[in-house]
Amino acid sequence: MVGAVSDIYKALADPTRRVILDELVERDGQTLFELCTRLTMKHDVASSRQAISQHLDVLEAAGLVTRRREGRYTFHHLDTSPLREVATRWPTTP
Amino acid sequence: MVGAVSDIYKALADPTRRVILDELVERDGQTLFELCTRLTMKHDVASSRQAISQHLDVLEAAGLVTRRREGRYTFHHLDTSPLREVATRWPTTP
DNA sequence: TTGACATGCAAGTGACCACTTGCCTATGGT
DNA sequence: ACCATAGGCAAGTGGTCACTTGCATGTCAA
Repeated sequence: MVGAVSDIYKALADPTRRVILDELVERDGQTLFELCTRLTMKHDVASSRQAISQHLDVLEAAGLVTRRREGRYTFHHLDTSPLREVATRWPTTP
Repeated sequence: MVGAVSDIYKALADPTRRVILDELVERDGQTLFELCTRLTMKHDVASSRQAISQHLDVLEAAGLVTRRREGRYTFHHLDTSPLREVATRWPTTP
């Protein structure tokens, strides 16, 4: 089930979720704990594990993040293709 | 005063505001009443005048809309340049 | 000037959102 | 088997947001 268009903008509305996308650009396929520690260390984000997990739920609903379960680890992968709608909806003269 | 980066994403989070941007792309420099009627007619948006006005406040704070007062009319103009941050922040392979 | 028109301002309300809290499931090492 | 690790599920809470309501301001035409 792919996310609706509205879910993309809703996902981008939160600053913590935008930093998560930044972090996944820098290093794709991180686990939840990896993301938590790296967000705290490098991006000064002080959010709990559950908070980050719920943010990842929103990002997954928007189609921006896919989850891959492997043993007791869940790896998170970035998919920026839904962002093309944002980039092309309104004309920006480059 | 130019809006913060976070204001751009907040402005795009609401579907009515996104339709307002669509409408201003189609016809720039509209008044509040023009926007209200055209949003109702063409985009099936049923929002009051005050609601639209407040949406325009948010868009103005994000730097996406500028206001030009002339007599008793206030014309609204679109500025898509803040959207470049959204288009370039995360890499999208075209 | 008088009244209709176009808009602005501000307090109040209901819904949604981010976050917490507490508990549960499952995997893997020793 | 035991226990620590990695993660999931769900109810509750405070704050923010969109919208309404009511009134005020300013502009133009007759």
